Amino acid sequence: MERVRFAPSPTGYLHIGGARTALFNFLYARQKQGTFILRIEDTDLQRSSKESEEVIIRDLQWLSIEWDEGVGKGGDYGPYRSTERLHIYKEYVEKLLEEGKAYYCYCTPEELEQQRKQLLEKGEMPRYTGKCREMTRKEREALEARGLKPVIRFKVPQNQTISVNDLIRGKVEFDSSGIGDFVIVKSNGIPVYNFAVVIDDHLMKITNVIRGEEHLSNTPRQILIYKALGFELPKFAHVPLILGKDRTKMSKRHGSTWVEHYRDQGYLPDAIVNFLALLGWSPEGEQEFFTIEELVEQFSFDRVAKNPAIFDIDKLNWMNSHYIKKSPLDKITRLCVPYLIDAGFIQEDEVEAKFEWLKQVVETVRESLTVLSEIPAKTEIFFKDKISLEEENVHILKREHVKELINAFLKLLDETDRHIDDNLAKQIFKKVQKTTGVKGKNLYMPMRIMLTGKTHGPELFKVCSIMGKERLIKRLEYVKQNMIQ
RNA sequence: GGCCCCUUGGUCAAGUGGUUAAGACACCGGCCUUUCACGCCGGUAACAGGGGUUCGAAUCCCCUAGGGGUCACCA
Repeated sequence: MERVRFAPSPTGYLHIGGARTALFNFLYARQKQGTFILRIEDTDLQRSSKESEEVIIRDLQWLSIEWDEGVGKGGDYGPYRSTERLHIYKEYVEKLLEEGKAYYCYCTPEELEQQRKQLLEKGEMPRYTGKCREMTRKEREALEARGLKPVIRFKVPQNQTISVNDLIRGKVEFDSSGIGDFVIVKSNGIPVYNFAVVIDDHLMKITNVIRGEEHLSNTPRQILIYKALGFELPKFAHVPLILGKDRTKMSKRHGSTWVEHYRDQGYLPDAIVNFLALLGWSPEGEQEFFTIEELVEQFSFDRVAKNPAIFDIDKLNWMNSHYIKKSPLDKITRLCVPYLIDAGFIQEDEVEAKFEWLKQVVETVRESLTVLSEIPAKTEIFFKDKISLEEENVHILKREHVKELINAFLKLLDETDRHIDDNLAKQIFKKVQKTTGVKGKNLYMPMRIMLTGKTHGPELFKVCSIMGKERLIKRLEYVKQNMIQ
């Protein structure tokens, strides 16, 4: 039985790279019919927050990356939050201490900093020199009496070759001599991530550790702990990083690194999942669009790239607009509603009554959308009586025949008592053409500008049928009164 | 700086010793169209450099260069 996990620390929102890591874990678990676990690594008391944890959970759910076990779900290997597992870590720390594989260290941050500087001056690399390594009990008691709170360090065995067998990179070797005795328990008694993950992964029977490449360099430290404790090693798979435009690890500096941001902008979860899956992984065929089920079926570590990928917003945009065009109209309309409410175009309580009409509105503009949040700007004309006219178009309305067009339209509108649909709109335009003798661009452009204020937009007949007779008249009257003389 | 990873067009990428080096996004051009968008058709554009191995290297080996990651009482 394969068991994998996503173990974020709740110190920020769900990162786009984290989302992909979670996705790969999820895909692998589903494919192998294994278990996907969500565990929260909140050992950093200062930076961790409940709010952050909630957002991570919400966004994973939003993306349909569902876990089988862990926070919010329970399971037989809990608790699933590090801070609730402190008593568990303690047991293993004591074992290490007893066996002489770890020791207390009383060096203060100031001392460490000084030491660091000295080493740097001598041209050596900064690392812990092992000052407290062989401390006697008496010395410890003396320090303790002075009120010093120790950290616990792991005694790194020297001259050992540690090899990581990575599913994506193959065999990667490290020399333990390059690693100083590192802290496993902080002076506040809380273990450090590098130690806690090992205990957690072992106890939760994780079979495959799938995580970002930034953890590769820390893996030998963890392996040392696995060995010291006599634990069996899981398989490792380090997926390449997602880089920003400047080719450095995607971070706050790149602006939108949080899933939440994309959610707010109106990217569809399906599009994000599809896009993320293709960043670092590629299918065997030429298929571009995948449902999550197809991804589950086709995913494989063999086809995960070793090299980092740059986050390409253009491609995400393209993919998102594809999903907007291809998803059921009903669904897209529902998703657009919040943006329309936010813009003040419509009230929450009138949505149901106007839903069929809203669908028409959405249908006419969806092809031109990249993200859902663009919907108010694209549909403004259907919700407002007054138009804002783009300055560069004013001159078109000054032309001689424009007044004639308005009058002809108004007259025809006045004479119809039928509901205006696409067809009727077309007929009206034809009649206007006949009575005024104006046709082609000279007819459509001024009309478009008068009705929408812009030179581009959806098909005019559609615009008319969606606006309806009343609003059309208002609009034309307004233009007649204010825009032309 | 030590250690580790990586290197095919602007970007994502296929490719596992013999290919005209795919495909997609972006970009450019054309068609469609009352406008924009969509859609369709076409185009520009790549194996980081240098040595080997081989009849033959994008593919294997070495070196150089470049990029990234990591070396915390962060994760």
